[in-house]
Amino acid sequence: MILIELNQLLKEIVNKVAAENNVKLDKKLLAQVEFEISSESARGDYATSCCLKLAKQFNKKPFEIAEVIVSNFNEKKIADIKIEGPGFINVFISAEAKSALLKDIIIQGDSWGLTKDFSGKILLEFVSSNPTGPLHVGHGRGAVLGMAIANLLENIGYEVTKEYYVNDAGRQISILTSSVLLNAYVKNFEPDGTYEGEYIKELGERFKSMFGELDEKIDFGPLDEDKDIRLDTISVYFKSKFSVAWQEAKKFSVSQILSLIKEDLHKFNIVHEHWFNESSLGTVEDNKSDLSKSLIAIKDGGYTYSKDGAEWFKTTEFGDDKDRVLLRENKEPTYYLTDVGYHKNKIDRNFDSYINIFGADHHGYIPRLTAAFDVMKKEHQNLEFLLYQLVNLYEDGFKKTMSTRRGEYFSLNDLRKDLGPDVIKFFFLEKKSDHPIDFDMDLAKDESKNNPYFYAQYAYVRCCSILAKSSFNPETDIDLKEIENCYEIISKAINYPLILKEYALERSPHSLVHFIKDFSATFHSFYEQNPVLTENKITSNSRLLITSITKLILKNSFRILNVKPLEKM
RNA sequence: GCGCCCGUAGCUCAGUUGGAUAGAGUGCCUGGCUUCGAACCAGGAUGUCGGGAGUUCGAGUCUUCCCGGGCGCACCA
Repeated sequence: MILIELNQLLKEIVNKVAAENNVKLDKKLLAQVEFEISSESARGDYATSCCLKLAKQFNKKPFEIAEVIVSNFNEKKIADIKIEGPGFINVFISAEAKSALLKDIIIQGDSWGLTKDFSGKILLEFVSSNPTGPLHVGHGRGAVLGMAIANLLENIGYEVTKEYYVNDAGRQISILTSSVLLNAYVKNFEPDGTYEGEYIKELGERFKSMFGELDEKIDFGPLDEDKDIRLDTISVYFKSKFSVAWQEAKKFSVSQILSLIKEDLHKFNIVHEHWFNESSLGTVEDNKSDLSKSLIAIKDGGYTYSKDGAEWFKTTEFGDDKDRVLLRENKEPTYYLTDVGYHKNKIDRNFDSYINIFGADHHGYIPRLTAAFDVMKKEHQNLEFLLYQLVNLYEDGFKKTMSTRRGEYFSLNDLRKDLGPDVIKFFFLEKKSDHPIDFDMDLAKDESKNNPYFYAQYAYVRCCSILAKSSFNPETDIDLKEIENCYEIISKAINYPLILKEYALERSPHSLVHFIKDFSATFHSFYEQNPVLTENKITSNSRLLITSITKLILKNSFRILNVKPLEKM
């Protein structure tokens, strides 16, 4: 790639000039000696501000340093090199070099944009919604984000495993099971703190028709006024009195809701390679379980103490705002310990990096999970969190309330049925993840330029439409004048692998959405001003080359965002 | 009270390890279809980058203090 060659040359020259002037450059400064993609195409293809940065070490004016560097520059791919402003160096690549690069893009085809600069195994955990109900709109954002980030990382060489952590144990699942049993067998119960909604009623009915009546009458006895105590009493009652029904109902409910979730994800083409069950972490009594192994690891590190009968982890030593309980007074593990156990299991599976994608409301977990991870991890491993903010839906200019009545809400599936999966993905990915989304449902439905999703798709459709009539012929010559004229679109195409790498490292799929919008606009403009299919074979062929490359790049970008490109609209 | 995130054009948002005149879309004004799909294009107007102070050749970007908004602060999950 041409930028790499330029940078190498630049560094050589700077080193040489530095040696001549008896100037020593440290690594940090030398790393800043490089060209960047020019922010304004009229100024050149690539620019560097390194002379401004080097001025102090050289004790010279930036402009003077630039003059020396430029006088040493000798590269035939460069058409022009200029010093501008206080000492910026701007470089123009020759049309010949560009046309050679463009032909190379066609040869590389779908792999254009793919780089192998990085390697290593990454475990990416995302969604991990509790199997107590269907996915809501916010989970959808996490799901869409996870897929795009996985694709971006794979694109630069990482091996990514996508994982869903299933909370199939613990109190919430007990409440779910109670809720289903209550719906199935208890008439006129007062729902309070239990799970509600059509799906629970349906699960209750289906369970009853499958399992049959209970062999004894249900009698909870007197129930406490406190909601949590009451819920636990009900759970304990079912569990002990109707243990078979309890086990069956639990298994049934979790598996049914899980398949509901899987179906929702499937319709968005979101695929996790691995589903990890919390229940597989085992118990603290079993000293071979992940749960005990993690507890032992923290203890062996010397970070635990006993207080009030409970076992605590000194997470404050790792920047947490308070210490955390691992084992309760009654020797039951806390939810935190199961998370620690899960991370112990992850660590033992020997990945190089771990990325957890969480809703921003979970940001409080980061210090305590990082603490546990740092104690248990192997040397080369690291953990990273990506947070995403809420999604607010707007319809007819008004904020759409997510929950109308208790248990009933506008789910991700409802939204998909309204709009289709792809426009949702595009809108979810358009904003950076730490910014809340105001999702305009009317705009998402609009089929015009106002809707960036349609605007971008339309550019792709236009490419397909032209290429269906004729296609680029590598044997026919390229008109270099065309290459000069279509400056912007070509420079974007040539730098495509670089920007993909940057977006992957920044974990910013939103930048790719903005690239697609921008690239589409550039193509629409090109299309209006340059008829592709003309009498002149060489002109046509040059423009067909540009059209083919545009199609290729849009297709690949849509693929990374997990959005299906439309060949016809 | 403490912690995390956000604040950029009327609105929705970008802004590349600090770099050149702060950008898109939308909305508003003007023009363009006998022509590869006008679901489009060309042009015009639009800013106290929430506010103050600091760091330096240079700050929307870094530091700090305020203001405003969102979220989180369990032996719940």
